Amino acid sequence: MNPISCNGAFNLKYTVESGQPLTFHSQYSKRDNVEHLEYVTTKGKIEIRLSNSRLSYLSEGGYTRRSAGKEVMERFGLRDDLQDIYKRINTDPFMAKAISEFRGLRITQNDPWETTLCFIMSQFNNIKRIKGIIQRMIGEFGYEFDGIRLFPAPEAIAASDIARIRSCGTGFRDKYIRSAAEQFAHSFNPERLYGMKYEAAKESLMELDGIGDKVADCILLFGYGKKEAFPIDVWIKRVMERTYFNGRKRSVQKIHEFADLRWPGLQGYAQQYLFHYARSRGIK
DNA sequence: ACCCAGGCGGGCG
DNA sequence: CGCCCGCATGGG
Repeated sequence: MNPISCNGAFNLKYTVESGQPLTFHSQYSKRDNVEHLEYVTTKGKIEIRLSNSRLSYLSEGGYTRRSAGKEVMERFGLRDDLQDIYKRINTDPFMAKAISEFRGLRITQNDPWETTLCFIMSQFNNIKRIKGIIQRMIGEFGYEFDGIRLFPAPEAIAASDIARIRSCGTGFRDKYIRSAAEQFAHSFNPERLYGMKYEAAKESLMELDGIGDKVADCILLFGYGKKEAFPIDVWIKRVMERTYFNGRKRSVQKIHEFADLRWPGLQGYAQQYLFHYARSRGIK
């Protein structure tokens, strides 16, 4: 195993069980105080080990030791300075509790296409079921390489008929998935969004069929590392109204405006801590 | 048997 | 613009 270091606290369990894209195609286990994770990407397979705060990795498939190290650093946001982030988002007692409860939770940075597929799947769905669908899509459309079934490329799904996509259990999302796959394979250039500002990149994503305000923010946050993105789902809407608006209903637009003012540049980190805190407490 | 889950698009007033 | 509705599927 190759050692790797990170900038401050890192809690693998919170990060992996948090419903970020990694959740949908990785396997986490812990025994004898050793944590273990493996996942497939569009290039190969990565294994992570965490023991006594020592992090290490192994890779198979199309990775070199060096490129796998880069994959792990970037995937788990290990360059993010969590101490500084906590200082900047810790604006009130509620956030303070959320941070103290989930210290070490990091925002992962995933492949844009992989993130798009996972979050189109998330609409009107639940995390457990999303995971099953993604596993089946890897089985059905994943490319076999070195004995590893890799995460499906958009081309493989773009070339499929709708019924085969639906056979993975996607339900009504089948048409959105194929449409997005076609665009990623042909017309839509995902690389272009890295260099774009948050607002423009969001507009561009929302032109795709099946991608609205929330899914676009998820793709920008988890796929492009744009930390200004603040995905507003039912949990965030409820906890924000309850915590910052005296329990009164607010439009998604108003909530965005509030988050932008309160946690400028780090809305996404604030969102993750609020989200997991709200869910763990069952705040409704 | 029910109920609901990390939304979205389309139709309506 | 804001609201309301239907939508596939399967686990609790």
